[in-house]
Parts: sequence; structure tokens; C-alpha cells
Amino acid sequence: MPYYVTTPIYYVNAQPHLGHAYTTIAADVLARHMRQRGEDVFFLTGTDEHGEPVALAAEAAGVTPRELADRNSARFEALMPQIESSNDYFIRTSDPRHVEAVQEIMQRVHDAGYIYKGSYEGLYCPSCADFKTGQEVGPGDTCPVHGIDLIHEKEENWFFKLSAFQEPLEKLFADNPDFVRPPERRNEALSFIRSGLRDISCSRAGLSWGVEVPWDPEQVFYVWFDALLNYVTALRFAREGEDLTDRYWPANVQLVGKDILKFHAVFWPAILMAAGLEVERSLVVHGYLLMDGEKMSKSLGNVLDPFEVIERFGADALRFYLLREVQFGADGSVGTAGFESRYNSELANDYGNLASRTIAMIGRWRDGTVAAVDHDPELVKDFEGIDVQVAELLDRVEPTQALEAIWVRVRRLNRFVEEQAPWQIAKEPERSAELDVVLASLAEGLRSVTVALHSFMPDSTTKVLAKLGTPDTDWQAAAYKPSGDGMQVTPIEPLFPKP
RNA sequence: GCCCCGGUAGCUCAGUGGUUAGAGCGACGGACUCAUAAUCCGGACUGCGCGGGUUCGAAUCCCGCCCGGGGCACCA
Repeated sequence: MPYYVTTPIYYVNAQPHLGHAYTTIAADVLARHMRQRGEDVFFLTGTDEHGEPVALAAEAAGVTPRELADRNSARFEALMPQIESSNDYFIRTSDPRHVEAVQEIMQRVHDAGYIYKGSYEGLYCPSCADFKTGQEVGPGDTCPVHGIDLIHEKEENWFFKLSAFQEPLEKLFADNPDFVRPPERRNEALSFIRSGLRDISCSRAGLSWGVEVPWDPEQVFYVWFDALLNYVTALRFAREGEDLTDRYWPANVQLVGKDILKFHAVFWPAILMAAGLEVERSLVVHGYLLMDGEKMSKSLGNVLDPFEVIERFGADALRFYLLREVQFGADGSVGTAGFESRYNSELANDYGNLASRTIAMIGRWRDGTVAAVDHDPELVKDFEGIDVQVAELLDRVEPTQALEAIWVRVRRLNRFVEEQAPWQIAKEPERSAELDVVLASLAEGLRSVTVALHSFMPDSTTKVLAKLGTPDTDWQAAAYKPSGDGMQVTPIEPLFPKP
């Protein structure tokens, strides 16, 4: 089955930070997991490059918008391998192929009668050459960029008939209870729709850094229309000479942060309907990462620096930490203290040390060979359904709960070692068969949790599986097999060394 | 103002009508030695924001209130 997962495209005016890494990592876990299950996966991320802020920043830096976009987009593209993102493509909205596709699709929306000329009225900054709204308006109706007074002005714009989609959207939400998750975000979007949809302007005059409106070269599309369409345009050109649209659209899961809920839960499906395209299957909204309960901000200097964490502890540890610490969907606190605590107690002590002790015991008493025997029935029972359970949780995009389900088994394995005390059995040669069962059960349990963890920590788990002599990461391999076919293990270095 | 979500052990949270309300972390005590001084066990922390109500029975349902967070349109 095709499985298409997307992240938002990141606005090039900002530096890559933890929030970008978080969304991308979550999407990557889903993509890798679905690949383990043999699905036909396409995972998209990229950068959003048009719009006034970029044009202004470029002007301030004395470069062209394209030069600025090239430079900053490259930073995001460089982030991907650092966080072990396995995205299949990285789209840039300044790509001429994207621009062309946006024009084609919006022309269709226009021809279908969903676009009309209207006038946009609001507070205008002559220096920015753009209208200011909401938080963009400084105290006393001034421009926060230039500090000058804004003037009330009208501009001729093209408008998108969002109001025409009031009922279709309500029906979409009614027919698909899981269209937006978690439910509180669904409520939020739905109440927005029910409060009455107004038409929105979809073009801007006097700005050149954008996608030109094909029937009116004096205007460019409002950046959201250009940006949202990336999810479908990318499929047209991501693979040379092949159009992947029919294969992957509609997307199975579109991950977004809660700040852009409205655009993805309301505007986006309306645009798709207007263009005669299918609507995305589901939108999954995550929360903010907070630092000690405060919203992250550079000025507060409380940012957990993802690059520093990766440098010192590896990308696997960052991936694990972010999805483990914060209930996916809710806001949650992250910080260096919390990171170190989980790194030490869970990655190093619980899991890393489990791998060390398991492999060491098999080496010491069995010369690295795991006997092909039936496993401990109680352990077998406790591992029953681990594969099904984790797969279901990830289907529901509950990575935090999936990790918890796996961790219950990791702890179970450490308890099993203490209960069985193999070092005692090893002292009594007549209990040799017992020792075989204990070690084989343990090795199988370690192998099972490791396969289950593979999408979260691709690097570390690959190492462990290699040392166990069982490199298979297909999802069937996540199931605990109650009778072993024997493994050959080799010594392993500490997976998550303590500083 | 209207709407949504939350308020459970020192901390982070699970638990949506029914045995003595749970987990992880932290702290304390103990066991063990295969392992990255790792692991395991134990009791304790006697806690469901407040006030009513429904019920044989409520953390769990209803009403009101208090506190915290979020949303209420064109900020990418």
C-alpha cells in the first residue's frame, strides 16, 4: 500500500531549530516504520521560500531573494541527514517546476469559478509595500519593521471563495472523525468552520518574490496558497520523468504544529476541493516543545540545542528523547536535565546495558552461540502482541505510547535476568539446558524490542541487530518468536556511553 | 465575552462508573554481580482542584465555581 507522509515546509527566514527537528523526526519515525511493514512509502519535507519576509530580509542583506533562499534552504537540507531523516525528497517552493504546477492548479481553481476580483482593505505600510494584520500591527497602528504610521488603504486582489466550502468542510469533518487529530484540535478547526467562513484574498500586488498569478502578471499568489500546494506539486517532479501524484496522493498523514492548524485543516482542504483534487486523509497536529514550561525563545537562552545534543550523544538519543519525553500532540517541556536523565536511565541503563549484559553472558558461557530451544513461557507471554500493539499505536500516530509499550518489555527483560539469575545457573553444570533457555529467551527479547525500536533509533538498533547476527528489520521480525533458531552473537561496545 | 483542553503521589503523567487508584523519575532501605557502579526487590510519599447532584457504587456522569493553557481568519 502507498503511504505518503509530509512535514510542513519550513520557512527559510528562520534558522533550523529544535521545533523543525521535532516535526521531521516524528514524520521520519512513521516513514521508517511503514517501510519496515513493507509499505510503499513517500516522505516529503522541504522549504517554503516566497513571501514578503524573505524579500525584506534579502534586501536588508543586500542579496537577491533567490540568493537568500538558496543559502537558507541549504541549511534546512543539511539538517535532514543530521537528524537521520529519511525523506524521499526535499521540495523547494522556488523550484520552477513547483511554480509552474501552482500556476496550473490555481488556474483550474480560477476556471472552476472559485476566484474573483475584490478589494482588500486594511492597514498598509508603504515601505514594506504590504498590508499588516493582527500581530503585525505595532502600537498605535505603526509598522513594526519600519516604525512608521500605517495607512488605511484598499488594494485590488484576487479572492478565493472559501465561503463556498462551509458545508463541504463540515461534511468532511462529520464523515471523517479522525480527519484532524488529536480531538481538541479537531474541535478547534471545526468551531472555526462553524463560526462562518469568509472569503480570503489569495494574491498580493506589489510583491515580486512569489508565484505570478497566471491571468494577472501584476500579482503573485499569497504565500500560503503557494506553500500548501507543495504537498501535491512535489509528487509531479520528485522522481525524474515520473509523476507520482496518482500513486501517493492523497497523503495518509500530514504532520503539522498547532500554529498552522487552520491553514491545513480548513484552507488546504478547501483549496484541494476547489481544484478538484482529493483531500488529505488525515492531519496530525503536535504541540510545542517548552523549555522548563516556557515557550522556547532565543532571547531567553533556554533552547535545547539539537546540534549540541547530536554532537555529544548522537541523533538516535535526540530522536528517542523528543518522542519519549513529550506526549505527542500535547505541549511538553524539554531540557538538558530531562535529556540527561532519560539518556542515562533509559538509553544507557535500561536498554544499552541490557544489550551489553545479554551479549556478554552469551559470550561468556556459550561462546557467543544461542541455542535453538523453546523459550521461557512467561517471557513469551509478556511479549505477546508487541508487534501488533506498536504497529497500531503508530497507525494512530501515537509515538510516545508506542515507545512506552516497547519500554515495558525492555524493563521486563532486565527483570527476567534478575529472576533467572543466569550467573547462578552457570555455576551448576547439570542445569545447562536451563541456562540455554534463559539466554535464548533473553536474546530473542532483545532482538524483538530492537526491531520495534528501529524506526526511532535507526543507527543504534542496526548495530545491536548486527551484533546479534540478525539484521532483519522487517516488521514481522518485531514479533517475539517463542522458539529460537539459534543466533551467533559478537561482543558489543556500550551503545550509549555515559559522559 | 464565547468556545475547547487540562487540574490524580515531591516531579512527569496513565487511568472515563465497580475489587485495597497505577507507572516512570526522585528519595529511603535491601538484594545481587552477567552488565555501561549497571540491574532487581520493598514499603513510603496515604493523592483524584472546590462545592453540589445522579447512582447500590464516581477520579470516571451532570450542574456551578476556582486555577492553568489554547482558539475566536488572511503572522510562513
